Amino acid sequence: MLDKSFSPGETETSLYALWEGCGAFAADPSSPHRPYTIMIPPPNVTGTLHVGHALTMTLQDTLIRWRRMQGRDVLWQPGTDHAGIATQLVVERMLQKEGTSRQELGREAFEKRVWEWKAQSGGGITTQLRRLGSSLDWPRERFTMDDGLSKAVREVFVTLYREGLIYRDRRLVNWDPAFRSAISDLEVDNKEMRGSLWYIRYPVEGQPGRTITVATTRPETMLGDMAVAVHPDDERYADLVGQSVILPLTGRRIRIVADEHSDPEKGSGAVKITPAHDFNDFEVGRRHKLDMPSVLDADARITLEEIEDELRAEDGIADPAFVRTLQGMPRDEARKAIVAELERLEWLEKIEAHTNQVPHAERSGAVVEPRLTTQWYCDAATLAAPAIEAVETGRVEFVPRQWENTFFAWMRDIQPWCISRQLWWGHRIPAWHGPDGHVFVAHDEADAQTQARAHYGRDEALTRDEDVLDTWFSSALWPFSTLGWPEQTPELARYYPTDVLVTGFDIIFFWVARMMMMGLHFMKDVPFRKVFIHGLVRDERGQKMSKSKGNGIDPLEMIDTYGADAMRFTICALTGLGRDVKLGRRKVEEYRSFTTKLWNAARFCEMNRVAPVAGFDPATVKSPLGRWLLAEAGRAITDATAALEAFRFDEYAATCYRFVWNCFCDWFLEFAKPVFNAEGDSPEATETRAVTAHVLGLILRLLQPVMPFITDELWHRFGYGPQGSLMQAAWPAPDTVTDAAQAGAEMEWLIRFITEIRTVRAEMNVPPSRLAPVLLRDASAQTVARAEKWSEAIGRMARVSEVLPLEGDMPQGAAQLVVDEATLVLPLAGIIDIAQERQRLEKECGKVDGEIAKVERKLGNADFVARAKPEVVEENRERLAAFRAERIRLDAALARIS
RNA sequence: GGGCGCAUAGCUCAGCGGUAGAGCACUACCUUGACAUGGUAGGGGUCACAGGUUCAAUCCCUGUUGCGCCCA
Repeated sequence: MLDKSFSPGETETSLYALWEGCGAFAADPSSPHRPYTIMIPPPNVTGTLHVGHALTMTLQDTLIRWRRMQGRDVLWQPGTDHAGIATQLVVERMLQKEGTSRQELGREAFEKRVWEWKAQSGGGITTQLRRLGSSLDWPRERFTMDDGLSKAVREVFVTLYREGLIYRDRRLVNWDPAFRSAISDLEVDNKEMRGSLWYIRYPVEGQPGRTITVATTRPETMLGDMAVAVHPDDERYADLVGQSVILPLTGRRIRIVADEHSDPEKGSGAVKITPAHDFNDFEVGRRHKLDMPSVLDADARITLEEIEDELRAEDGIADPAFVRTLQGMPRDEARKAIVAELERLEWLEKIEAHTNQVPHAERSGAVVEPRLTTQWYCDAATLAAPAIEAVETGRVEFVPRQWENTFFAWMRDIQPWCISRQLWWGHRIPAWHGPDGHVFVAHDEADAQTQARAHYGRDEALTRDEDVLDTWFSSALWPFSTLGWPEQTPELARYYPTDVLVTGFDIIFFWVARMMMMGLHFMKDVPFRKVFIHGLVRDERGQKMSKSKGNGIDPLEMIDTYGADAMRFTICALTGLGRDVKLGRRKVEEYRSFTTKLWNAARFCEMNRVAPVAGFDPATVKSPLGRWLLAEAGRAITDATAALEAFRFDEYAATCYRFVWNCFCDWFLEFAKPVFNAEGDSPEATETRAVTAHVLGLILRLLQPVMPFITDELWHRFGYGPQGSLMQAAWPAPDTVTDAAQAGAEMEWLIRFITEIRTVRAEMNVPPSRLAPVLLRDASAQTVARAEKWSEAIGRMARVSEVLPLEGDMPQGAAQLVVDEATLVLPLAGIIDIAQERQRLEKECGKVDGEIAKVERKLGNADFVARAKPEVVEENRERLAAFRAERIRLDAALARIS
């Protein structure tokens, strides 16, 4: 006997252990079945399960479990990524507590410590994914720093280098001064900040008293100014172009150049050009062949190293002593000091309030400092071209489609990808430097030595490049590196390209696009055929969830409280195409009641000796009730399958919900009660039990992908199969039902019959305890027969004492209602008020009149009749006839009580 | 500034050329033997606004407004 309610906590852990233990999640490369593959977006190894993971993993697991039931050989490959910066920070923090640092430890020992940390506490998220029920193929779990994946990284790097698609370049890079590393432009957030615009006068050389005013948001960088730019068409400054100014503070002579970059409308129309510290200025500097001294170091502190020699004293303009006091000063302090000095020297004209976009490092939050450094770059534009084409030609399809625009917009204007990071944790760049700075890119040191020998004609000491690769570089290889590439494994041949990638739009650029570039380049095929982009999880009010707002939801706590099935079902129910998922505790609680409903329905079945019948053939079912249920189940199966095929998780959930609750529970089980309760085992009862068992089995199979725990529990408790077998059961197909239309007509009539009586009783405030007979007037023989046949259900469900044809006169004090051709008379003398009943009937008449008028107007329109589709015209004629007939019966009913 | 999305019941959303729907919330009634995490019934919507196309527009087109996101 099933317990009174389902206890997820007790069942989930043991069921999952059983599934995993018996290898139920395993892909089988030798299987004769068609593969179906999803690559997990590898979570960060330092991460813990948050609600975003819960969303994406639930959707993926639902697809995977559904396809597995369809008989596909599914591979859902798990893993984590090494998260360069995040992981390094975690371990550095540990070291700090121990009173040491990575610098003290040295690189090798540090890396060892990171691996130790990973072994002990990394990848906790994989345990949490199990709590969610994710049917991942765990023995195939991968980590981006694994030997195999690292080999793939080296192979890709060396190949791209040899093809000229990876190169070193000295140019401006987004520098994170907190991490002291380069970051990619994708890792930069521009935030609008309230700041100031400083207007500074620069004295023109050789024209005493004449100055040109530049406006700048970053006065501290002026130590590195190499020019002043004005717009070529700006007449105000035309005569100054080609002249020089004396740069205040340093005394440097810099030219005034004409360049389109300068916007005459903004500020004073003249801008200072600091090529080493601003992306636009860098371009101006290139155009005008300016020197590019850096005045800020890796910590974004002032450094005078590159300008020290040229400092000169200029009376009232420049004082090297002052400039030297700035050495080592953080940029914000330097700004204050410089502004104060300019003010003192009276070169500061004015300060305006100004809002501008300030680049922040996404990860550390520090203000990004453009810095001139040598980094490794990947020629993304070349790699992007085939990826763009793959989407244009439909070889890769985004769902929903509009994300393709986002993808195109970024890909068509893609910038070189800075792939080197000044970190210790990650794939170390396979490049060695000779004593003269010559670079040898090789698979390993021996290979590099060989190259060096060939290059120098003798052995030379080589030093390995210090930098590591951007974590996304290894993630980009994930769809094939995890399958064994560069080895040609059976898995690689079988599971690449994968079927679908499921992820959020926030990593289309970071990951999706890069996987496509690398996959197309190295595998000569797309990494996935479809990209399903889901929304973001927000709170119930649509706010982004965040730690600082405290409006987040902990999926593990939800699972503890309501069960993984409820959590998963909620997520599916709320995941519509192209919409964010507004999730709250109340929603999960709400859908938890659906799991309870299912449990109780099953429990009711169990109490009524419903058990699966071997060899049951739905085609043999005779009762209209059974045939109707089978037909409804078939519709649910068709709808659920179509919904999953279209990634309509909300439709899939709603279809299951409606069928289970509003069809199976609300009507079918109620109608089955008299059959179950009858004495002895009539053939009808036997058949009904068999149909019930069959349909309950269908329900469990339909729901397995989204609610794997409770369905498995019921599946084996009912004896449909052993524990753990449900996920391998066949995805249901609609059964062939004989005369489904006829069975449907009967059951729909019955439902309407009961509902009408209930409605009238409720409207007339008849207490449920008061039973009343129903008298049928003008009823067809079929109606009388049906009413007779279903009298028990009608009696119980509509609080009716008996149903019989009206003989003789209309009773006093009766309510009347029209169901099809028949008028139902409910004698309720003493309970109902005739005046109220008249009012009710008149209201009904009013409603029907309204409908009649609408349809008549339509049919009276010659254009409509002539131009509308014939079936629409016909449909409206039928509706009109039905309304008119109903109206006549209502009139008759009114006449009888007046 | 460019692009994308959204606007339907109090809330969250579905629908999509012809009859406006669900869940929750609300109101009333019901502890009837699966389920009060339940049952039954009910109220509640000029489908953002303005034009256009059409026999017919919540749905298609154009514009406006408001909100959200992405890019510069």
